[in-house]
Amino acid sequence: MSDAPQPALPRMTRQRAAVLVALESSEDFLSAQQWHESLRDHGSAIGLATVYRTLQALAETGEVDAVRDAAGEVLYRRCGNRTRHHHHLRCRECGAAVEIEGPGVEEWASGIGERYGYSHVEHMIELTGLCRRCTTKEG
Amino acid sequence: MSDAPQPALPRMTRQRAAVLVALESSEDFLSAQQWHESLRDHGSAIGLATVYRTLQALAETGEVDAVRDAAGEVLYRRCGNRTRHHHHLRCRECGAAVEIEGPGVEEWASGIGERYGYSHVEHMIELTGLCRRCTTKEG
DNA sequence: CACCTTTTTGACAATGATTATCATTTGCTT
DNA sequence: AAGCAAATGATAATCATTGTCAAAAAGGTG
Ligand SMILES: [Zn+2]
Ligand SMILES: [Zn+2]
Ligand SMILES: [Zn+2]
Ligand SMILES: [Zn+2]
Repeated sequence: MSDAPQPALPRMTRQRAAVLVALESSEDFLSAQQWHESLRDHGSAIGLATVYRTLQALAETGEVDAVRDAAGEVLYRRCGNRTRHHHHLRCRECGAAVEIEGPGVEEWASGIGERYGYSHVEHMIELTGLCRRCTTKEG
Repeated sequence: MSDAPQPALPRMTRQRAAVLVALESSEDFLSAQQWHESLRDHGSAIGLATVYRTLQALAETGEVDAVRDAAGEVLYRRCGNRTRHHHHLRCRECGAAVEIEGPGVEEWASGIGERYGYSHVEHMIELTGLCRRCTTKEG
């Protein structure tokens, strides 16, 4: 019984299983196109549109986290903490990321909303930097 | 002496002056295309590419703030506080926004970097909600 | 002002990530 | 096995943003 992760999608297909396996294999944030390339490189025949659709569906169910890089492209990676709301500290160079929880920021964010009379306040917080490895390689 | 704001660009042109005036006329975050439309509507003959270039140049000098909305489009508005680093609380409906300073968040963000061994850490924090007016209109 | 050099403009084409189409295939239930 | 709804994928379409480049304008100089 090779453990194929449980999806949150109506039907399991060869393609979806492949995406789920791929997601398990890396801790990095990659774009839909990069995931597609990776899947192809590892022998999975799968269409680009399917990769886009699957990642988006998984993002909606919370199985994967989606962020936007500086260029505006959307990056995905499996979520390592679906129980609590969190943010990320991602490496601009290689995509490696860690999930961070900040009770303080959450309170700060919601507090700001009330102060200015805004309702339904949401926040978008993403930290980027160079991970230890990439810091060593570069300057 | 109609006060035309001082640019941070090599040469002052009719188009740039028009963009600067337009920026002064609204507190809302609008996309390059929306600014272009607004300029045209107010009688300024100006090319779309020029609006893009001008807003980008102004964003680099810090004269305008640029953020990305949920759809990934870039929105601009004149910066009301060029002296200090800040973030925004923007209305998802109409673009109205206020600038917010948070010494607390800044420290939190930089602290996270050290904790996980990331260097050159940068942060992206944007709050969105519904302003008082839009909250009244909608639900 | 007339001239010169550099920057800017803008109509238009090109880019590129993402989305829409839609005929074909497939998962799953009966 | 049959039937139906969901999923796939090759392809075209979308659309914000960027690139091109000849023509126009800015600013300095004498
Ligand atoms: Zn997560
Ligand atoms: Zn790295
Ligand atoms: Zn500002
Ligand atoms: Zn509003």
